[in-house]
Parts: sequence; C-alpha cells; structure tokens
Amino acid sequence: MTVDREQVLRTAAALLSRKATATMDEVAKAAGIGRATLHRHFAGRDALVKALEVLGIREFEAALDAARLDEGSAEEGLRRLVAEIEPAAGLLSFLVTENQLFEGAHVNEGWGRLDARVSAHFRRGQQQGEFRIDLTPAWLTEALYGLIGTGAWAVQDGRVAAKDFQYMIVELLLGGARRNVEQ
Amino acid sequence: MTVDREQVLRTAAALLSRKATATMDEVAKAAGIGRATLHRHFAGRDALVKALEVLGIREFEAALDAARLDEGSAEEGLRRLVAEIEPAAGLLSFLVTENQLFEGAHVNEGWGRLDARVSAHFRRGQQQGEFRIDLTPAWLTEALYGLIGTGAWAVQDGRVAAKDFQYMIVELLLGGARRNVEQ
DNA sequence: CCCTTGCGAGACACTGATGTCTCATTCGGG
DNA sequence: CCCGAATGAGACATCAGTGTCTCGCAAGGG
Repeated sequence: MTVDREQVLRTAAALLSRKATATMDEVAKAAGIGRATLHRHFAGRDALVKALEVLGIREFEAALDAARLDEGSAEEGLRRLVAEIEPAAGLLSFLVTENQLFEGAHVNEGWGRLDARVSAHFRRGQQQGEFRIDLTPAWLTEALYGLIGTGAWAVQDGRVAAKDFQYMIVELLLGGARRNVEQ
Repeated sequence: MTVDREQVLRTAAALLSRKATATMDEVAKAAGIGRATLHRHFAGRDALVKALEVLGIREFEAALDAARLDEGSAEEGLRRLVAEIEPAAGLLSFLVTENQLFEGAHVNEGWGRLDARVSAHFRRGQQQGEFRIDLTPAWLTEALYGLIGTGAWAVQDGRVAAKDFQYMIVELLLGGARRNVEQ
C-alpha cells in the first residue's frame, strides 16, 4: 500500500531525462500512483527535482566508492565504475542534462565533488601511461557521462540490449571504434 | 531590421537543448527579439520545435552529403562528417534529445533516413575491416550523436575549447582513451 | 474483527505561460 | 526626405499545469 519512494524517483528520472517538460500528472501516471500521492511525497515539482538530484548524487557517490578507483589499473577501475553505475544510469543521465541548466551558475557542490573524483581518475590513468594525454580529463569525464546517458537511452528504446550496456560503453570509451591492426 | 530566421532557430536550439522548459519569452530574449516577433515567425511553441526539426534535419543531411562518406576510408569519412556537422552541433543535440520523446512512437521519417545513412557508414567500416565488429553500428551511431551533443555542451560551458571540438570527438570515438603501447 | 493509515479520484482556485491584439517606433528603400 | 514594412513593448483573455482540499476505499496491523 505504501508508495516506494525510491522506485517513484527512478521512474521519474527515466521519464524526465527523456521529456523534461513532462507534467506532474504524467510523472505520477508513469510511476503508477495518483497525482495527489505524488504531491504528498514531494511538495512540488522543484522538490521532486531536488530529491532526484539528492538521490542521484548519493547513488553516484556510492558507485564511486564501490568501484574502488584507487585499486588496480585505471582501466579496471573504470570498468568497475561503469558496472556499479549501471543501475543508476537513468538518474545520472537526468542529472547530467539537468546540470546543464545551472540557474545562475550555482553548480551543485555535491556534483562538483563527484566530477572531481572522476576527473582525477582519468588524470591518474594518464600519469600512469595507461590513457592518452591528448584527451583532457575534463573531456573524458564529460564523454563518460554522455556515453552513459546515451547508453541508458539506447537500452530504454531497445536499440541496444541491456546486457551489452557495460561492454558497449567501456569498450568504446577505452578502445574506440577503430580496429587495431596488430590484433 | 528583418529578423534572421535561421539565427533565431540556432539560438533557440542552443537554449532549448539545455533547458527544454524554457519559456517562449526566454527564447525570444535569448534571440534578442520581442516575444510578439517570435510569434509572428512561429505560430507557437509546437511550430517552433517543428521548424527546429526541419532545419536540423536539413543541415544534418547537408553535412552528410558534404562529407562524401563513400569516398576514401571510413575513418576519413567520419572525420569529414564531424567537421561538417560542427556548425549544426547545437541543432543536432536538440534533435537527439527531442527525438527521445517520440510521442506515440511516431519517429520522424527524415530522421530515420539520416540514421540509416550514418549506421550504414559504420557498417561499411566494419565490413572493410576498419572498425571493430563487436560494437554494433546502431551503438556507434548513438555514441556519435551522444558525443557530439556532449561536445557541444562542453564547448558552450567552456569545459572544452571550441577548437578542440572535432579532435576530441573523433579521436575518442575512433581510438578511445586507452594509450596504445606500441606507440 | 475493527480501526487506523495511506492511497486514488476528483473538485477547486490560482498561477504562469500562451496566443492575439494594438500602438508607437525605427529602419531602410525609393 | 518620406513612407511603408517590420519590430518592440505592452495589454488582454485563455488555458494548461499546479497545489490544496475532500471523500470514499482498500490494506494491514493490533
């Protein structure tokens, strides 16, 4: 009988990341609850978005922790990160697109911290000679977010099989589309 | 005195791709014109979005033609395509995010055609042994769109220099982040 | 078994965006 | 220099979305 708050948020993220103009009524319907109930749990649209941000940042941070980026090679760390982040891919893609419209340049402090951790990981990979140095850590970070979001959409729309999600993202990000001749 | 219709559309695409909930008034202000004038040129919000789609598809198609994908290696074709598409990157990223919310699964027929051309190019690259076959053409196509959109945002927000736009996208998409040891 | 709690559906007023209008102004061509 | 076309600013009605409320109902615990 009780609404699963987290499930509602995940559904809302999946919907809002594809249709930012979605109505509160649409969000409620997508989550399978009534609009009044949605309002009981989230005071308004702003509160809903804020809750999405909080949950998304929390899950992303948890994924970063669980990935143990410091251990092993940078590549292994990245693979673990993508694996850990997969369940929250919808939330992350919502966060990324939402963060674009930083109203008045007030970047979320939590987001900045996560951004720095990911960026630092790519920098470590460069310093250890694993990653190319002609692609900036900032760009690799953005590209990772973009590919995760794209992957989440592609899976949702059935253009990519869910089981290939991790592989497609990591392989493209690490190895690229070019076929290595010596292989 | 006369409004530059195309410039208005480009400005609108840049704004709407970052903030889909932007008001007609915001769009007008961003384009430096009055709201009434905006309404004179585009009957309403739907008409504006439709015009953006038409222009975006037209420019994308022109980029595909200009890139001469059939000539030379698949990699060269891809590089030309990204170069040709750069001026319309904002429009393309709007189209991609907009196309996610295919209302009632009515995918735009023009978009499907473009999609098929890009996908076919990746397939050709695979058949010629240039591209990896473990990454599907559909995914490579999606990834290209995603990276172009991500790149456009990153440039807009100053996280990546505009002059690096093409390089960052093509190098990551083709070669990936991993440093090749034999190099 | 009852009773409390939480939910869905619907009604309602309110706010903000939209679309249309008028009017003064300005630009640019003739 | 003058005139027409196009624009900007603003007023206005309309409407969709929002936020709040009530009521009936179902679930689940005591």
